[in-house]
Amino acid sequence: MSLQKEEGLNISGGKRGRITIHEVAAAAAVSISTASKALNDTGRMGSETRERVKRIAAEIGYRPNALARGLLSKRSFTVGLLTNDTYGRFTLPVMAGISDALVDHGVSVFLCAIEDDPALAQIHVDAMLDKQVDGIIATGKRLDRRLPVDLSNLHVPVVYAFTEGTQNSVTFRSDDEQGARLAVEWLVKIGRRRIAHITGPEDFFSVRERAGAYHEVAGHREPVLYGVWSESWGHDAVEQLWKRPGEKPDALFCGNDQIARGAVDALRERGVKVPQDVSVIGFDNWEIVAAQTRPPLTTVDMELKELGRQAGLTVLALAEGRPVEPGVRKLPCRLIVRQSCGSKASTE
Amino acid sequence: MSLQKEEGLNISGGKRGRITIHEVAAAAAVSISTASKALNDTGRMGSETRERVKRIAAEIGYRPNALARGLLSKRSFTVGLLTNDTYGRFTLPVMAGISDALVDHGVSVFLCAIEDDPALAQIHVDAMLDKQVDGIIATGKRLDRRLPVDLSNLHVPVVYAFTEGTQNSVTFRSDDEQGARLAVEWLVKIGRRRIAHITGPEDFFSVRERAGAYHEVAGHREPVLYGVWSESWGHDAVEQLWKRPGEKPDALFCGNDQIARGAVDALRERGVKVPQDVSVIGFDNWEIVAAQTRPPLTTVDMELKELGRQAGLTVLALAEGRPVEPGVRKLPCRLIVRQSCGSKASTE
DNA sequence: GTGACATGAGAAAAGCTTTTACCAACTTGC
DNA sequence: GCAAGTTGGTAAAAGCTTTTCTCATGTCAC
Repeated sequence: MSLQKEEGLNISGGKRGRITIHEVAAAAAVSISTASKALNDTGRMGSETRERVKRIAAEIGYRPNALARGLLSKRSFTVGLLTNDTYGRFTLPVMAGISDALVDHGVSVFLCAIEDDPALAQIHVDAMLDKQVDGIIATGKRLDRRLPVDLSNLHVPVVYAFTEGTQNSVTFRSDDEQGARLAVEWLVKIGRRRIAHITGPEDFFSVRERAGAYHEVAGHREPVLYGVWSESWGHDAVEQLWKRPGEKPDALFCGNDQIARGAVDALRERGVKVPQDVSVIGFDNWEIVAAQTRPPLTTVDMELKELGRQAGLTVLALAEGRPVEPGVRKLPCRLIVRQSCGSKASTE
Repeated sequence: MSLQKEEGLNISGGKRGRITIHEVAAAAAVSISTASKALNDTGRMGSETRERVKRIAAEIGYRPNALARGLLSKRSFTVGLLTNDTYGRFTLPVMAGISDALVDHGVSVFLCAIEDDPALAQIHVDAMLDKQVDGIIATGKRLDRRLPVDLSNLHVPVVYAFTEGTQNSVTFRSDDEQGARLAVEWLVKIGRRRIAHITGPEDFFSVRERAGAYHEVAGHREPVLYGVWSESWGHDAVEQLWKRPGEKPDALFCGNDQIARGAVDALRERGVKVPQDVSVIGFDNWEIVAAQTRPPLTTVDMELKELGRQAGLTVLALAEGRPVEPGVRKLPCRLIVRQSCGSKASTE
């Protein structure tokens, strides 16, 4: 036996294909326009008629065809999410936030993963435009890089989230400076004084921002170690720090959770106790890394879901013609306290 | 200054809104039907006319409105991907495969993350049906669980990928038995004899399948340790094994990469060398875990991207009315060799 | 009883594309 | 010279919904 589209019983029982407003009108013995107005709560008609049409529509399971509706209203109730973040580390929470914010408005999301491939990106953008998306949200894995496609002169609104936008666009990003301050202030608050900073490549804007905030709060007593975003770098950096003569740091502020994890592992191997001897704090709150580290990492969450939510609401506002101030919106980070720092009590 | 939809210069320069086939027809001084036939390579007309229309259409940047097209053709060139895997561990590769397979056919993908919430799932399904999706692909995080929504009597084709399907449906899944066999046979091949199996909860179908294959290949000399899908369980399991009196295993086949990572860490802490003393092999090839473990994990890849690709092509075939045999299709896994097992040479 | 007005409902157009049916002009064959 | 066929193109319908305009009926005031 083989499967074809039309197989299986047709619940709605109507003639082949979907059930349209024609069926509703016929079943209620009214005209199509009356049926439409009844269902949309527009126009004038007897409330008895309106209720009857609604009831019958519900009974026979009528659902309006969004294509036809979109053709007329110029709204497809669809937005596109363009991303070059293949791991989904950043895209997934952003996507969850967008979807969460828009599902109530009947908006669905096309996810288009372009892997830094301009041609692929263009294909996806064209496909989305053909499908009359109400707007596009561009997201990436880096605040200071553009997607490999120009979205600046589309005739649909574009919102940037966690990627660099264009002049006069709306961009949402995390406030890395504030996040870093949150982390370092926490370390200070629990009594740490010799706080080192192990982080990613210096050419990342967010790395420089975080390092700047670190210096502001912690001063310049300990060095900043720039490297790459990997566990092994965190591991190596600890080796470097502990091989140096003189006093060792009593806290590590790491540029992301992977680095933090590598650092924690290196400390354990050296017999340095976390958090008793050294507090370690990460960045990103990537659950799979942060929560599985022993001890689980205290870290900074960039609130990407909230970021996605706001990006979604903004693109919706623009699609509906509501005015939105252009500019870069920095969203605050949040400190997630787990066990890798100890607390004021436990370090005294 | 505030942004509204219509701002920015309109490149196409036409009157407000998109440029339609009317504009093409007018610019080429032909009727609309002629323009349509020219662009679609249908109907009869002079090749000179056809070329001229095509050229002009390209010049003024005409792109057909997919909504109007879909209204007529009953094809929206859109499919929905429904998932309850919030981490994206399984969904992302599947999504990448689907997108990869379908982008060439002009098909875009709605991603709908429902978090085991039946109401949310229903909302998303309804929204997709309203938008006339050509088909739905259901995917999850577990082979032996259903999504919390009934997709069996929709009038669009449904394909299941990495989640349990319904009677008479098409389901794609990884061949975990073959994957497990691949892993254990590799351990045997490099000379290991005392192979233990540390894995997840026994109520997972795939856990039982993998354990079955393990027993077939390795015999019953070493125990199977069932637990949970976490690093700490991998860690604890090694403790258990090494605390027992008698000979220790010389290889660990772990139910996933997280468990394997926990096991590797525990072995290192005990001073047991990986891979010299003990070979460790994981499952999943979750890069972020497997590649960052020290040493990087040899593991089994479930080829989820390929799975997604096939699911995408299948739902497309069904949407086009091509016949497809129902049933469960098991796709082979692939062994990814890194450094956690050593090789025949290095263990002799 | 009639002009003004409110009410309830339907006809038709619009939105954009594709497809079918058709028409006019031209060619061919005898 | 004319029936038959070919060629190049157009008009119109269909697909589904919403919106505007129109119409018929009933009510009210005077």
